[in-house]
Order: sequence, then structure tokens, then C-alpha cells
Amino acid sequence: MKKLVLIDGMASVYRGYYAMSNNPRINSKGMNTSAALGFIMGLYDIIRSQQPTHIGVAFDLAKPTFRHEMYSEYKAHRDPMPEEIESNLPWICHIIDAFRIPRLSCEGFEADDVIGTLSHSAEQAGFDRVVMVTPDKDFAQLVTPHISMYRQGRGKTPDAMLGVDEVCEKYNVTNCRQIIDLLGLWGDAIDNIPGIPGVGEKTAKKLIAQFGSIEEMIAHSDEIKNDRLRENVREHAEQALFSKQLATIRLDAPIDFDEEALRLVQPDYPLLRQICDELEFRQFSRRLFNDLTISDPEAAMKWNGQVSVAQNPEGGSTAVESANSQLSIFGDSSTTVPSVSPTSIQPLTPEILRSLVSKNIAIVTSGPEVVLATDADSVWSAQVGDVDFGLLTALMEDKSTTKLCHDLKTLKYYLVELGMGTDCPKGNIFDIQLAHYLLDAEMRHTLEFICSQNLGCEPESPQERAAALWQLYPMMAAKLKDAGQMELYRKVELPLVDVLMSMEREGVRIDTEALRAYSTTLTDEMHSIEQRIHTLAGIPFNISSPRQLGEVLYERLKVTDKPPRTATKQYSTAEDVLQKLADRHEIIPLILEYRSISKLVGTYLDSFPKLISPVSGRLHTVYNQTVTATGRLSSSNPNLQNIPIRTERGREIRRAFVPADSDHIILAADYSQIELRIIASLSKDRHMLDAFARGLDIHAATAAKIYHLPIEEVSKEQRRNAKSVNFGIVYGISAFGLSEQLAIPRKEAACLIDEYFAQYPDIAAFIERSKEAAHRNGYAQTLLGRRRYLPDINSRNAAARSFAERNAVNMPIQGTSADMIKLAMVRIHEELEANHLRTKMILQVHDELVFDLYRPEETEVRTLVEHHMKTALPLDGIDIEVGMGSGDNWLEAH
DNA sequence: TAATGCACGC
DNA sequence: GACGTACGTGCATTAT
Repeated sequence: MKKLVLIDGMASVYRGYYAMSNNPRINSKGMNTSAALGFIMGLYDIIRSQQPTHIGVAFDLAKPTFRHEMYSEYKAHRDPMPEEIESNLPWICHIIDAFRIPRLSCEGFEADDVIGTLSHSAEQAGFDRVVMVTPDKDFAQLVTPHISMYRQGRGKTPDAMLGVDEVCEKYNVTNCRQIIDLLGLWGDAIDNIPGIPGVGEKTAKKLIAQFGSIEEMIAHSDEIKNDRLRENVREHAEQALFSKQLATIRLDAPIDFDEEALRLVQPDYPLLRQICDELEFRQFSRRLFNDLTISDPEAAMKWNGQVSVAQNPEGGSTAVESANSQLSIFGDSSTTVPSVSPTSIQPLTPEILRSLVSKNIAIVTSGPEVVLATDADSVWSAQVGDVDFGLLTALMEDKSTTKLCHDLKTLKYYLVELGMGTDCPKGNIFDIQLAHYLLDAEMRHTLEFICSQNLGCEPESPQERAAALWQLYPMMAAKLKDAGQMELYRKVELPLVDVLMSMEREGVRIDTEALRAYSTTLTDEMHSIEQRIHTLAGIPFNISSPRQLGEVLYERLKVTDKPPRTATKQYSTAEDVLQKLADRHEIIPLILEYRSISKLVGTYLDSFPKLISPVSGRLHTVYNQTVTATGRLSSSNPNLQNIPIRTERGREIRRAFVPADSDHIILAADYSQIELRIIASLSKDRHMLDAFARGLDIHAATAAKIYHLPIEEVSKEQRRNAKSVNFGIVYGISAFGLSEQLAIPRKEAACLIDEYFAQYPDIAAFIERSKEAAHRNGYAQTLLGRRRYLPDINSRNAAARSFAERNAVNMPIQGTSADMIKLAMVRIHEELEANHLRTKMILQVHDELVFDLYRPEETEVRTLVEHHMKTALPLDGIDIEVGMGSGDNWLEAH
């Protein structure tokens, strides 16, 4: 196995720097060392996670003629190099040298070209895998799993950060060269490069697409109708070509492929230590040493003395226990500060694996590393390739033992990757993350956070994480029990993990042709609207830019003398704002139309085809079980819970959600008015219960009540208003919110609400009870005991308090509905499996379940689904109704 | 990269 | 009159 990792050094420096710069590292000499620390951690992570046999860093500083002026010359039009980075560059050269990694460069070529050329050569030289770490956004996200590590603890990562292995699986390829081929990133393929001043990224892409290439665009620039654009393109033609040149990965750099020079060798540890000392990288130094202890005890023995001194100048740290050559790390720290450090970490040998039979185990996986622990002090770890698979599987399949983990679904994916069944691990499973979510949903649920909250310190290695799981287990279990949430955990959240994993793996089939065709239609429509808008405005501008749009509307066209502003004092161009101004200028309806179309094209039509897995041919979402405050699921990458339905145009997208094959159809089952039914049940309001019992149109019935009319005389508008009030009750919006929603004066909105409560006194009482309970308990809860803490409920700040009060009302409603559908999903999934049915549950959209229904099973599945949805969580005093539909796609199933 | 504004769902 | 106006995710723009 020969595996080459090629890193774009400058890109890694930048990434490292930005990752660190939120909390910059200043050493005692006043030097900002963020860039060097980010770089060294990134480099080390790459080596650890990728386990390459060969490695190289393409680093422009290695060029003999490199001067900073050159750098600024070719980067100036993007961003100048921050001083903190610049001052770190010499150190970064030292770091690369200390790792004994060759610095690669080629006069006249970009680092990317060097990487591109060498990866090409490596493939020809018979390498099994080449991994490239480069700055291109699409590209780097695909090949740099370490980025997500950099960003830990700094909020959510906005984009999917995939590891190489995931990508290879997703795209059914074996190396990165194939990924690049697939994405069309080689050579001339990149033609959509921005960097034309005054044109804007999006417009540039559009123009280039229109002409075919940058060169063609410049050659035929007289065909550009818009004066300003044409001028800019001509004026900046040179720069446009330069941008393209920079972004094109070339394969013809005249550089020799010296396989031996690229071979990964042991770093120069004394030099590394010296650098870490000098720059004061204590934690990193400690981590390096810790990892070294695990992987190479002999080298660690030689090295540990020095490291102990480095991290603990007072001395006293004992790194080696002679007895049975056990290595104890950070020996004395546990007595002085809270610690998750296990006292014993040993290699996970087959003998050990055999001895773990029938023991309870905590499992942590981290890249190639597998760590098992039987208690907080007994930890074993190994590289996954070295673990005896049969023995590990036997442990995981043992139904009689307890398994501790953090984020079970991810662990299960890992085990499946290793070749185990989707039902692993078996036994009594405790997922610290799920437990923590139930205890306080609005907290963060990373293991680091849970540890710092409960243990007073954060684990820094996978070994420590495994140990920490054992310390957290009794605490979390006791808290769950105290909160009366054990049942919710055991019966709902835990079994739901399997269901979600199954849904995610199954995916949904997409008619990509339909999407593409529709995208073309809408894009054309959008262009024509764009033209009309520009004509009406008198100047071309970017309609997608709220700022430019605001200037056009409020300064140029002066559609109103009181321009609405956002919270940050910008001109607001939000939908509801423009809606109110719609009759002031004919441009406004066009803008709204443009917006909605561009949303459809950008978020759905053009994105989904890119996300379809070449392996399965399906679209796979990820369901997040520990995100929402109310207990709902969320869906991401892509979000399949916000597929349009409200407008005619948007709804069409659902036509592209199709069954697996002609033997299947799509079945959609949704709860009818579930949240209002929950209110009716919880409040026992006789009028509402009665309306439901009689099967009335609930919004019309509400309108009849508040307008004092017979139900058949209710007008469309009255029904719409009543619906909004019902909606407002469910979501806990205020009179202000309702008036905004309906575009009516606040007084009228208040009247509607008053009349609503007069007609439904039990609901008013229910709302009061909910608030009172929250004031008393400090939290709101659902039927099944899911909680939401409301610390502001007794706040003196009226706004904060009312916000908490609305949540106190909303949480039991929305949360109970979440409880109900989760429970139904578990039951349905179990029964589909037990009966060996081929029908698969594929989507959940809060109150709706979607199935890929095997036609011969239609009757049975319809009965089964309806039954479980209705009976999962019976409501007192009211029947639950489920609407079902089927068809050749999701649109027809409604 | 981070913040902002916007828009889609329930 | 000020305040803030459900729960999410993702895209494009803009500033840095």
C-alpha cells in the first residue's frame, strides 16, 4: 500500500491561522503564534488520520526566488497576508523540516500545479492512493478531514466536511485523482473563476457560462448588452485571465517525482520539541507525546523526559511506571486538577480483546484509532487496521453487556464501515450525547462540552474520551432517572437511532432529469425577470444583493419616504416589507418573483443533482437528533424537511422525488392538525374537542366562533385570519406577530386574540396553566417528559420573560407532537422489519412520514402505518387522524 | 471565515 | 413607546 499526501502549505497556514485566530495564541514574547500552531496541528492531524506512506508540502516559500513582494503581487487582488501569518513563515519552514517532510516547489508554478503534477506522477508510479490538501473550496472540503477538527468548539461547521474515505465511498472512487476528474477540476475545466472587478462573482459565472469560457467572453465582449458590464469585462480582461490561470490546476510543472524523497520518516523529535518549547506549544507538545506513547512506546521512553520538562517545569511528572512497562501519562496532574486521564493505556491486542468478553465497554473511535475502556482507568487502544476484526465484532455483538458511547449513530456508521451489521453495537447501550440532549436540549452536546460541564476538564485524546465516558455514565444515568426521562430515552430516542440510520442509508431516489429540465425553465424565466427589473430600475444591479437592492429601491426609485430598516440599520428588503410596498412600484412584484425563483434554483434544483451519491444513485440526508430545543428532528446536507409545497412553482420540485423503481410507489402519511389536537386534548376545551369530533374544518370552525357566524357563512378571509390565530397559538406568537402575519393593525390583531380566548376559555386557561407550571418548575415539558428549560421565565426583562412564556406554551405542543411521531417511527420501523417487508421509510417532515412502498404490500403497509401513527401516543379525549396518499412521486402522493 | 439578510418547511 | 416577535437549514452577498 503506497499512499501519498500532498499538502498546499500556504493554504494550510491560512486555514490553521483562521482556525486559531478567534482565540489567538500570543506567547510570552508577545508573538502571535496562531499560524504556526494551526499549521503544526493540521499537519500532525493529516499524518495521523491519513497514515500516508509518502508525504510532501508544496510551499512557495521554498522557491529560491520567493520574495514577499511576489506573494503580494499575485495575491494582492484577493487579500494581503496578515502580519501575524507573515511573521510565522520562518517557523513554519522549521516545522516542515522538523517533520522531515520535503518542501516542494517549482519556479513559475503555483503550489496547486505542483500538487496536481505530482499526484498525476504518483498515480503513474503505481501509488494506491493520492490525497491532496488544497485551498480550493469545493476541493479542500472533499479532501481535508482535518478542517473540521480545527473548527471544533467554534460553533457549527457551515458546510459538510467530508473525510476522504466518505468521499471515495460517496463517489464510488478509490483515489482523489478520480474525485477531481469527477468534479471536473483538472486543467481547463475551471472556467467559472470570479475576479473581474465590477462584475461580481455570480454575474461573471453567468457570463462565462453564456460564452463558454473566459477567453470567448473577452473575445466577444461586444455582445454583452449591458454597458457597465461590457466596460468592466474589457477593462479587466487581463486580470480575468490571470484569475483563471491562478485557479487552474496544471499538470505540466517540470518537477521530478522522487518517490524516496517523499517517503514518510520519523520526525526529528528533539527539533520538534525545541520548536514547541520556543513557541510555547505546551498542549500540542503534550498531545504529540501522548500519541507517541501509544504508537511507539520505545520512542516515547526516549522522549518523555524531555516532554515532561517542557510541559511541567516544576518537574515531578512520572511518565513511566516500570512494573509491567505500563505507560502512565500526566502522572501527577490528576491530583491537582480535575482530570479524565486514565491511569493505564495499553495496546489493544487480540489477547486483550479476548479478555474483554462479557465486560462492559466504552467505545471511542477517532479516525483510524479505536479505543475501548472497561472503566475510567482501564483503556486500550489501537489503529483500526491492527484490530482483530472477528474479536471486536464478537464484543460488539454481545447482547449481555453495556456499551457506552457518545453519538451512537456516528459510531454505528463507523462499525458498518468496518464490516459489522447495522444492528451493532448490541446490548444495553448508553449514548452520552442523547442523554445530555434529553437533560437540556439547548446546551451543546459535544463530548468536550459535556466533560467540561460535568468533570471540570476536557479530554484531549481519544483515550481520555473513553475514560471520560465511564465517569459521565453514572452521572448522566442518574440525572435521566431523576428527571423521569429514562423511559423517553429507552423507548423513544435510543431506538430511533436505528430508524434514522436506516432512513439515511436508504436515501430517496431523485429524477435528476426532471430537476434539470425544470431548472432550465426557471432559469430562463429568472433571466427575463432580471432584464425587466434592470430596465425598470434604469441600471443593472445584483438583485440577490439586499444592499444593492435596498439602494435601488429606496434611494434611486424612492418607493417610500420611510425606508424600512433591519435590526442592523440596513435597508430591509424582506418579503413582508416588500409585500406592503407592492403597489408603490411595478418593480416590486418582479423582485419578489425573482427572489422566489432564485431560491428554488439555488437551494433545490441545482444543488440536489450534485448531492446524489454515485454509489446508491440516491439523495441521502442526515437527521440530527440532538439539535432542536423542542425535540423535533432536523435534517441537513441536504435539508429534506424544507422542500417547497406552498406555491405552485415550488411544489413542482416534489415531482422529482420518485420511488425506487416501477414496483414501488411513494406513500405519504401525515398527521392531520396534530398540534391543534394536542392543544384540544391538553386544554380539554369542549368547543375545540367538539369541532374535531364532528370532523369540521377546524379553521373555519374557529372563524365561525370568533366572528359569531354560522360556519357556512365564513368568508375566505375570515378563515385565513382564524387559521393564523390558530397558528399563532401553536407557535406562541404575540399580538404584534399576528398583526405582522396578517398585515392588520395591532389593535385588530389583539381583538382577534381576545375574542379567540373568549370563545375558547379552556385554551386560555391551558395557556395560563402552562406559564404557571413553567414559572414554578423553571421548565416546560411534553407528555413524555421531554423538557425545555426556560431560565428567563422569571426575568425582570419583560421581553425576555414573554419570550420564555411563549415557549412555555409552545414546547408542550410542538414537543409532544415530536414525541408522538418519533414513537410512531420506531414502531413502524420495527414492524416493517419484523414482517420482512420491502417497503422503506425514507423521510420525516415533522408531522409527515414518507415511504418507498413496495406495491404488493400496499394494503398491509397502509394499515400498519396508519395504525401506529394513530396509536403511538394516544391523546386524551380526541382521536388522531392520519391522511394518506400515494402516487408515482411525492407531489402526487399528497 | 464570519456576519448578515433572506426564504423554504412545519 | 420600546421591545421583540416559534423551530430549523441553506444560499448569496459582503466585509474582514
